[in-house]
Order: sequence, then structure tokens, then C-alpha cells
Amino acid sequence: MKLSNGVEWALHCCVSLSQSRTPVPAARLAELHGIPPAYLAKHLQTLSRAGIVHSTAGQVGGYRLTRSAEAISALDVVRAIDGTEPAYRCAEIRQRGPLAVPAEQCTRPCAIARAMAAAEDAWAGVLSRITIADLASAIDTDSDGAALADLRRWLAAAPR
Amino acid sequence: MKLSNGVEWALHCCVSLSQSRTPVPAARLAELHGIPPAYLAKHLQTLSRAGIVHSTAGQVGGYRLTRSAEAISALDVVRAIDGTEPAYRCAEIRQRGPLAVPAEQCTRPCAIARAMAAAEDAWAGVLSRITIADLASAIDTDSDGAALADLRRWLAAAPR
DNA sequence: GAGACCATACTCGGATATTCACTGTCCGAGTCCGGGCGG
DNA sequence: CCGCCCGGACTCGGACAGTGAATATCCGAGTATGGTCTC
Repeated sequence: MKLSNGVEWALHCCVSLSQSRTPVPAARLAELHGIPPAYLAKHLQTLSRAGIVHSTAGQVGGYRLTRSAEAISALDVVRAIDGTEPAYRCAEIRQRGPLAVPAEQCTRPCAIARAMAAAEDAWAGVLSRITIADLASAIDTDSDGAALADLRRWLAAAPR
Repeated sequence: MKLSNGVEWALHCCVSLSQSRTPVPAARLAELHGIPPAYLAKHLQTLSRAGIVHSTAGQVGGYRLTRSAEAISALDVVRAIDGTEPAYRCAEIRQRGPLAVPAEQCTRPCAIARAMAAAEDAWAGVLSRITIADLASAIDTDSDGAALADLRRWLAAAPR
């Protein structure tokens, strides 16, 4: 089980965007995090399609959050980048082989699929209760209030 | 995020093995579940290396569980097949770019990594509390006690 | 001086190569059973 | 009749191709800005 690398970038970008009042170009976000600009752009497009960020074209364009950081959960971001389908996908192998269970008896998922689904629900539950604002706050606490202040200052400074 | 297909096979195989007193060859487990024998063998080898099943060579050889079904959790099987490293791996991008945090300040994981780790802990916690015996019991209940009885009968029958 | 127009530069967006892990398969090494032989 | 030996077949184990998704990149379409020209 491996989570796309872009999830980390997207989360960091959302936290960064939450600290800026003006749109931030993808290239600037990439520079801030030291990651490939072109590839990050692809993930930001995905966030845009998911309705988490809004893109503005033109000279002073860029990305901004569509709603407040309190209203965006970590799960929203993860689902947007990684997709919504569950990690465990039951292939219904109980319906195969010499002891195949007839399809009409399979009204509910098999016990193994139920167990895996319960685990994923617990995982999603934790992430759904964490917001971008929570993450920003935690980062701020870790750095004694310095990190976000520096971040806001850097974002407000002239691009070059 | 995608979980290896072999996880499903491994869980079903463990449940099946819990119903047999004698070793079951990989080919027979594959026939039972209608899946490619050679590929299943690969996963069973992995389970063997993880110490979950024990292999016996020779004419009446095969695989058997190393301990009781109550003592094997679903997490044990998932970790054996899928690996132990977490789905989310922090690349420490906070230490990169113009606002890089000095390494000596990074005594604990960054807030985002902590959040993702908490979610994975919840996921693992659910799976660790589910045993192979629980799964077998649930399957039995679903089928009104028919499935496991049929399974034991089929496993005890002559191979061909 | 004010308004409209236009050239410009900057932005995003999708279409396109490349790499890596998962999927799937095969053949060789090792082992245990069953029959045959000798005592 | 009993024990030993050997042939055989079956088992696992690791080494070897194929495929799809994630990774990484580029260039074209669209837009807001700023300056310039006209009224």
C-alpha cells in the first residue's frame, strides 16, 4: 500500500495557501517547497477539479482556496489526489472455484471485505476530523509561531 | 492508494488453512479460490517468510498455519504481504526551499506526517483486533454454518 | 484628461515520454511416500 | 515376516518477462495587466 507522493505536496500547499490572501502561482508554490514545478502543477489541477482550490489565469493569477481552511479536511485533499475508491477492492473470489457461493446469496460484502472496509472507515474518520486549519495551527505551535509568520512574509514579498 | 491484490488471497487462504488439520498444497488453494496457482505460490512464500504459515515439502506437503487462528490478526497478514512501511512517507519537504526548517529543529515528525500517522494507526488498530478466527466465524454466520462445513469436507476429500 | 484599444507577459490546462512496482509465469532444488529387495 | 534401500513423484523456492499506474515534463490556449492612442 503506497500513498501517492502528491498527497504530501497537496497538503503542504493547502496549508501554504491558507496563509495567503492573494492567489499564489504554481511555480511559486513549487519554489517554496523545493519540488518540480511542472509536476506540482498537475496535482494542483486535480485539486482544482475537485473544487478545493480555485485557479485564476493572467498576470497576477494563481491558486487560492475555495473556502476557509476550517472547512477543508485532510480527507478532502487525500481523496482529491488519491481518488475515492478504497484501497481494498474485493474481487469476490468467494464466487469462484468449486465451492463458489451463488451470487444471489451475496447480498452483503463478504466478511473479509467488511473487516477491511471497517479499517478504512476508521482511517478516513481520523482524517475527516483534521482540517487544514488544524494542520496550520500545529505547525505554528511546533515552531513557536515563527513558521507561519515567515511564510506569510515570504508569500507577500515580490516574486523575484 | 492501492492495496496489493495478494492481500485478499492471503486472507482467504489463511481462513481456509484454519479449517484444515493437514497441510494444503498451494495448487489446491489456488483451485479452491479460482486464482493463478503460480502467483498464489509467490504470496504463500511471503507468508512463510513472515512466519505466519509453515511449509512442508514432499508428497503430502503443503502449507499450514504456524499458530492458532485466534493468534493471527488480519494486520499480521496484511503487513506480511504488503510490507510494514507506512502508506504515507514524509519526504521532509519542510527542510527544503527558501524557508527550510533547520534539521536540528525537526526533533519530531511534522504536523502533517503526525496526522497521517494517526490515521494509519487507527486503520492498523482495527485490523489488529480482528483475527483469522473472527473472519472464519463471520463467514460461517453469513452462510448459516454451511460454508465452513463444505470447506472442511472439500479439503479432506482426495485431491483429484 | 478620460476612455477604449491593443500588445505583452504571465497564468493555467491538457497531451505526451519514462520509470518503477505489481502481476503473472516458469523451471530447478529438496523432500517425503510407496514399492521392491534382501535378510 | 520385518527392515532397509531406492525410485519416483510431488512439494516448495527463487529467478525471469509483461503490464499498468505513478512520475516527470513540455508546449499550447486563455486572460488580466499596463501602456498607448484617440477623442
